[in-house]
Amino acid sequence: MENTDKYNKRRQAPEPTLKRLPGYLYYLEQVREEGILNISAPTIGRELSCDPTQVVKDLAYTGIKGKPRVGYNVYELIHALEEYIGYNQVNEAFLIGAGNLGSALMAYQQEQSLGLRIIAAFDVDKKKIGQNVGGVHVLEYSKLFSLSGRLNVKVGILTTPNHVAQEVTEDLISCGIKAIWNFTSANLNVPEDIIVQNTSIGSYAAVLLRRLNDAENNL
Amino acid sequence: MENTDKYNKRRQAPEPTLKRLPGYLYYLEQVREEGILNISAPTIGRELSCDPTQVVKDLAYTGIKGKPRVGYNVYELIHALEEYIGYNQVNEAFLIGAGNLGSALMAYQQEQSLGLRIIAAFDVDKKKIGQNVGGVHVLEYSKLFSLSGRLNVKVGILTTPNHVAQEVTEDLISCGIKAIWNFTSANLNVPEDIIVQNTSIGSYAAVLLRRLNDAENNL
DNA sequence: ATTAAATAAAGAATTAATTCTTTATATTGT
DNA sequence: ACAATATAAAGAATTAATTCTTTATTTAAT
Repeated sequence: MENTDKYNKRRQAPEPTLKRLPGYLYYLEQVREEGILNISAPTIGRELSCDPTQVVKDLAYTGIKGKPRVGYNVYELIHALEEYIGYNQVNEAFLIGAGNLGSALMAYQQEQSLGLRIIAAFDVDKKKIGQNVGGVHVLEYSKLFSLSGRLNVKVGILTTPNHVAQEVTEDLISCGIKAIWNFTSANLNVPEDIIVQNTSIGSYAAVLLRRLNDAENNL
Repeated sequence: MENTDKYNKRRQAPEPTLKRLPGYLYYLEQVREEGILNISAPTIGRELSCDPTQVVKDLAYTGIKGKPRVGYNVYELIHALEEYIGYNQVNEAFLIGAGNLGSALMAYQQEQSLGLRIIAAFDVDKKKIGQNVGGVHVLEYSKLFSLSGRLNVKVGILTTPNHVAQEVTEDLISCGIKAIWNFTSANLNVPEDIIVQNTSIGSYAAVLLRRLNDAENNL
């Protein structure tokens, strides 16, 4: 069988590249504020301590063109990055589990744009229901089903306890959710067409702790 | 020059491996609660939807041995993972920036062990100073210097606004901090011997959003 | 005891990601 | 205009990570 990828001019960006894009964006916004109009990949690389050719390759995925001897137009580049990531379209999300982490995300989105607009949060805890966190109302969990019928929300943010993660995931999928941002430690079982983005804070802590240990022992 | 790595029996685990370890641990704790004594890599792989040989290779870094036809002893495996990651030693940490994310981390550590004990938080905001979040006292930022002199804290958690991240980083280093868990979008400039673990929530959102876009367009 | 089956462990092959090299091009200075 | 230079872009080489293959070992069944 033919591989269609070969014939698509622009291939899907690899995950490491996608993860770096918000970093470029943050830096470029600073650069723009300084009134700088053009910036080169070597300069970006120097500032962000990464390889300049990697910068070029990463930015190429957005479709933007740079000019030799000049670099990239800062405005165009910011716009291309926002467009490519999906920041300048409205990405509505439901959040399930209004605990510490969930509340932090709701409050967080007010200051730092994550490219998502959490339009409602759900919980089963009576004490949390009715609260307003970062402008987001916390609703009774069962309301998820009726509300999702009227809206067309594609992203679900999962900040529940681990033991209900799979159950909630299935509910979300039945409500038409296409992508799940999973902050639990549970391994979610989903159909092929559902996107799961696992974001376990604990994983990073583990890397940090082990590296610290390595440093203390080896070197 | 000789490469000493070749002569070290156990090499440093790669980052993808380290990130998977907490996932194994979480699953194994569930298995233990069910009273299961032994578990094989193929079973773990099936449950966690990953390759069984990868499971074997990941677990091998902890130094534990499995038996053919039987698998691993669940207790030993859990212990080895905790030991290897560094969970069963006290890893004290300072947290700088008691905003939404910082507060969430403080509250979070009470329930989910991240392997770190945040022993004090610091902020410059008068409204936050004096508060107690998740059992952690929020102190005036300048107290960081005197307190670090008496204690031997090696980990700093950075949840400040982006624009003060570099400045705070330098303060932390001058206080003897060896590893920084950076939740800001800033690129931290540090000496070689300082470990920086960047954990940008926004990076994950970017991956999720782009994948959702890919799914809507391509397929 | 002997054989069969499951599985860990070690190694090879593959794939993905990064870094290095070359080429082409646009800009600046002469 | 012409030469020199910086840089993007494309491609090659390298490195890292994953997946596949083989081997050896342990248990259970005959």
